Amino acid sequence: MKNRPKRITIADIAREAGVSAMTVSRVINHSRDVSDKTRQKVEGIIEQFDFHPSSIARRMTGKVNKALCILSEKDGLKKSIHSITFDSEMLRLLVVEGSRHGYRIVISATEYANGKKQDFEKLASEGSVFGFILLDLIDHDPRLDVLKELGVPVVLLGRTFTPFDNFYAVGTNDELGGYSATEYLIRQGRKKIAFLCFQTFSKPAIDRLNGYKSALGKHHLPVDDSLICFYFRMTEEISGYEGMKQVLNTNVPDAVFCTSDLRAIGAIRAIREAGFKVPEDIAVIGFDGHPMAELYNIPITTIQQPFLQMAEHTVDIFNRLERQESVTPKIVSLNGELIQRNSA
Amino acid sequence: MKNRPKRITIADIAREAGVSAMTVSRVINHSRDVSDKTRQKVEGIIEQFDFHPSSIARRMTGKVNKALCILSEKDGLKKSIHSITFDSEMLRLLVVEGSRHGYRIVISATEYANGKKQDFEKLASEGSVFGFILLDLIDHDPRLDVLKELGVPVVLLGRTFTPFDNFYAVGTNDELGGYSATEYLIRQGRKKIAFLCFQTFSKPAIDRLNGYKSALGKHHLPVDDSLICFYFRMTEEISGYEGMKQVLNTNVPDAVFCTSDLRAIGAIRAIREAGFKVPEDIAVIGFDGHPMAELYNIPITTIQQPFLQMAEHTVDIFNRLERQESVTPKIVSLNGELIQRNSA
DNA sequence: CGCTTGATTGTTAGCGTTAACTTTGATACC
DNA sequence: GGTATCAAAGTTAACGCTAACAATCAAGCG
Repeated sequence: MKNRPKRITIADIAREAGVSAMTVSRVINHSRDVSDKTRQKVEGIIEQFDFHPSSIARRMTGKVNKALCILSEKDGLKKSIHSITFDSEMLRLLVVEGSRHGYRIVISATEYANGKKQDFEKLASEGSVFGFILLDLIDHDPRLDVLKELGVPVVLLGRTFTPFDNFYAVGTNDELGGYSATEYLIRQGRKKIAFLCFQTFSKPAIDRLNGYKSALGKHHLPVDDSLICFYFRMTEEISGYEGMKQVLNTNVPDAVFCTSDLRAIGAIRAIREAGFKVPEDIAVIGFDGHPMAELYNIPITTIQQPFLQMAEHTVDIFNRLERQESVTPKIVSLNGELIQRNSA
Repeated sequence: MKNRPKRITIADIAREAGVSAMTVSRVINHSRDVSDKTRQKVEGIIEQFDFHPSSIARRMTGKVNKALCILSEKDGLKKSIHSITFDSEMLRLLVVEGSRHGYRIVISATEYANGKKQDFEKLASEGSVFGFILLDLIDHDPRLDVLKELGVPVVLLGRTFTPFDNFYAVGTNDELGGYSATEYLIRQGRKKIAFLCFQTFSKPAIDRLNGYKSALGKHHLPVDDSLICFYFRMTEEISGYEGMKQVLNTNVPDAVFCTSDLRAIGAIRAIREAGFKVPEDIAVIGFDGHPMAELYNIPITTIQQPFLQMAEHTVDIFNRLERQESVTPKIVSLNGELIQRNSA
């Protein structure tokens, strides 16, 4: 591009300060083996020259890179609009929180299809990133075994279980969320509450369903399987729409708990098409608390996931690991908050 | 974390193939100075050992990193929901397109507030990234001068001008888009078409306004300033809502052209609150073509920006630069497409 | 046949930093 | 005074790769 001015190196600083490069390195790394006088002088020169050590060179010597990789599944990105809700909000907060602690965020797309080594494996084995964050875990996710083998720290974001030793989890308390949402509807006097969900075997789905069931139980309402609807391999808004249509055909409820805001949007459309009013005839509650839920034509009542706290905890886990501190608990389960808007 | 198995290096491959490390390096870099026989042997060993050269080590010797940095403004991320529409869609496509060409995507948040050196400056001067992509350019953006000084290639995405030599631009033909949107409304017989916009001095805004005006002119309709509404420093949905309310108070139009889908959502809400029907009383057309626009309660008619093509062009620019090929034109202006849905 | 030529391969050094070891010098203790 | 002790600094080599130069070898030529 252009003749960039020669980079200022540790050697320049050393020369200027009249010490050896090693001493400068010690100052940079906050080693104790430097006298206060020397430290101050070196720090002064560093300041003066606006010197920043090359993270690449220090990586060469075995130091980890202050970078975290968010794995996104390439096809997933293509197919699901979910990335526009939960993921984009988390991503933005991770960037902000990460940068606050000096972490860069790298995004790597994985392709399951081909058998080639994935880029994230290179990132890990090169030491280009310190850890990984998974936002879009799927059933039997093939990435998990690879990440386990690599031995790098991994945070499953939005989950509350850890399959392996080097895994951590930060998520919303889904059972409590399911419980709160359902109880909220019950308190409104709703008796026939439908449950619209995604994959059967996803942990969040099961937990939310359990919360739903236990709320019904607590209030002596029957669990009616014809009101529980699972949809697979569909985008969320479609699953909400189709699921709701199916429920309306068999057994018209007076409320619906949708396990995501997008699903709620789909459900609302189906409800209106069938000639019912929201929330008068059928109340709808979502889950996620994405900014978009507020913008929808009927602003959606929802369980707000604590995105910011989740981002903070995630970054904090890596911070502790880097400092070799113990990380407990390995699973962080945060409480969501019910946001009352107009759909229920 | 764990005793990772010693990394396979170029030296291992060299030993195995019975050649020097340099020869392996030549093979990796597709140098011509290797006999076919040697090349094949070395490539075989590389394949067999699943060897991947360390991008960090090669960076040390002056090669650029195959990485692109998307700059996001930290406060911008906080304040604007825009990042959830245009940006998230672009981001996802950039990750996919980039990875297709071997580029990693790094996200760096900038903070204008503090005077400290920004992380992206380090990224550039270390050579950790090859180029930058700006999605969220603002008026008098302070990052531009820094990036100019650094001399790294920059693509302004969503714009169609280049302030400096090392800058490139990829965007939608905003004037044509504005024209098409407006003409579409005129063809429906609409006579009083309002224009809802963001910052006055943003190039896309001005271009879309010009397109709007020239469509009116072409069809012999007057340009009525009371129908043109600019809003500053507001989130888009609010600017759409407030702007529309203001217009409705002074001069009720029979159609509105909003310069983003989010603004259209805000406008629709204001229109309904005022007791009008969309699209019967007032037609609304947006701009962006974000997936969300389709989901909205009244699916929004919009000008679809060619996101995928934009991502492809962006990555292609860096690819050419890396190969020292000439990049012409420096400004790529792509045509948007009118997507007819229910709001107009 | 000795020498030039050019294709191919090897050698050396260096990118910027740090780990591990060594040196220096001052203090303390017998 | 001599020496153990320790803090504070310096030296060396290495991380994995490549640029620049050096070496090798076969073919071609007068």
